[in-house]
Amino acid sequence: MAVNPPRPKGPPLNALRAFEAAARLESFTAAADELCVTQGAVAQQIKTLEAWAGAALFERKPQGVTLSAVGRQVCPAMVDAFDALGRATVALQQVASPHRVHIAALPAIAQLWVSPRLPGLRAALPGLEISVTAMEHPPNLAREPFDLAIFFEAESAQTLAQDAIFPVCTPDLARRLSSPEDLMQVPCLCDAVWEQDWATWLSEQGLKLPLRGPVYSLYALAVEEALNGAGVLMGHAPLVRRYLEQGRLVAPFRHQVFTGKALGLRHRGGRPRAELAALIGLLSGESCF
Amino acid sequence: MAVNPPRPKGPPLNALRAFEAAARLESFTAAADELCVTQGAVAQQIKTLEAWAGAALFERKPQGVTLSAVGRQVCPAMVDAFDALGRATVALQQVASPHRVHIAALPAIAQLWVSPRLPGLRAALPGLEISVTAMEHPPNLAREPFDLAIFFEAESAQTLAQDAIFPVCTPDLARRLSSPEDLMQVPCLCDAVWEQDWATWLSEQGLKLPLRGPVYSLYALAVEEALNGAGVLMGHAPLVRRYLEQGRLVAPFRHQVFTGKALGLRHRGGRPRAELAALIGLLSGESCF
DNA sequence: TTCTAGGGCTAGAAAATCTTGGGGTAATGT
DNA sequence: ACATTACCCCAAGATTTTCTAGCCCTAGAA
Repeated sequence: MAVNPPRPKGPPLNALRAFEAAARLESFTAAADELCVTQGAVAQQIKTLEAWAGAALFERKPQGVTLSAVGRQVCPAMVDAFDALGRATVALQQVASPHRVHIAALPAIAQLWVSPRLPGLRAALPGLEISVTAMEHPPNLAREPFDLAIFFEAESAQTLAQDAIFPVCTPDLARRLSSPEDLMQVPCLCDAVWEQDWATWLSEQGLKLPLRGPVYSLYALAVEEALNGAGVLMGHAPLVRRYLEQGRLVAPFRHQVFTGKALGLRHRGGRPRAELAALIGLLSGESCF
Repeated sequence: MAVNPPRPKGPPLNALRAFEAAARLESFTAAADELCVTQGAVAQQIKTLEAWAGAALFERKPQGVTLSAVGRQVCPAMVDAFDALGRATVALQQVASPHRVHIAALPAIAQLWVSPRLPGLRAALPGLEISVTAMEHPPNLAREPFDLAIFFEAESAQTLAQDAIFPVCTPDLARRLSSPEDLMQVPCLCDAVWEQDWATWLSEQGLKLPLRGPVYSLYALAVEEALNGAGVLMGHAPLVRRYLEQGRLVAPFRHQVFTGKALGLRHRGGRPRAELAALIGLLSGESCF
């Protein structure tokens, strides 16, 4: 007796992962987004899994997908399993590289808030390797390999600074602005994602003006242009504070609008290891900046 | 702002699986065996993972591998995660194909014990699809997609029959055998895996004879040959019982040796679903056979 | 109506994964 | 001492899996 491999294999792991994401989000497109692949890829993986299981896991409808009865039943177990896998992976990374910290932040925050602090942090915590990744949406720290997340959030574990918006520009340009209506005479810079900021700020004072100006895909670019005197930028307090202090930018109008969000810092639950705790301390206590 | 994919990805899932197996078994070869791939494949996967993590997970020594400190720390979490994944997968299969039962058994058992019962089972449980897979080692039911495992085991959840060994042959051939010494005059068939059976049986009566005869890689083949009168086979009671009852084989000697093992049936913990329970009932209660 | 969002499908491209074949080292057996 | 055996490493090439790119389709929204 010695028979070998025709052991029925389990389903491909990647198909399970695709299913987990799609089931949790109830959407192939969203899952594809999360997994950083195309929708087609997810659809195929799930088809593979359905073939393996011999039953449909989703009901396809023109406006999206719904979990089938079968899919709904196994979804929780899959989510749990991938949670566990995520925890294990995170643990692996922490144990393997204890002196490495990976920060996730909104691109604007990464460039305008985190970046200027890095030299100080490195000096204060030698031997700690700090990586920064910019991304639009906060990562799931329990699953993804980031130690710290800094985003604008309505509520967050740890608040670094309240967000408030108000126009800013170079002192030169400011002289030409005495009332909000004057904004129509100058370019009003804005960020592609934060285009509403202008409308928000204006409507807070009962105004509605047709402003115009270039749009940037990176807020930091817009800030750069504002520093160049290219126009008036809608500033986010925590991100332009340093330029205001330096006097390179000024706020031509007193009115500022609180967005209800705050620059928030989140880290994984549990007591952070020593170096990470120190880093968090430095970031939140502004003491040294 | 709109930055995309350079999101640091997690490690490849397959690498994690390879690590889990290798860490649990503390051997690349054993892991490769479990995963049905070559040792080299496992080594590569683990190297990939080590590169991702930035630390060695195993210490390579000429006689094998040992978990490194890092590896040892994350091993339990990985095992847990893959346990969870296994549970989820099993659940998926059960929910998706509730009327399908998959039996794992030793090849000899599959052919000589399970197979003859299948027609009866199918008749008793119409609508239930029964698959059988032969394998050398009992599967981990918590992880692999089998519902029932039937093997010879020292202790098992449910005992179907005690194992005992004794020579068997055709009635014709039996006439030429009056004492064990006569075995030297005839071919003594045996199975490649159970080669010791002869020695075991002989030594139980204080004998040690130089027997010879062909070796088969499948016990069922050896049985077939015994039925053809090609020689004397060391019979395992549960596997040859039906031929003894039919009179096609006889036991030329009275002496039989209990191996201490038993034909054991195992299923997943928890209450089996109705059809599976019925199947177990039919298999264990010999009533209908 | 036209647009947009969400999906399906397929072929070809890209990437991950596996096998093969050739080397080592230590423990074991002869 | 000298094979043998059991493990593991590495590199090259073959395979399989997975992904992307187009193109098509449907139902709601503009």
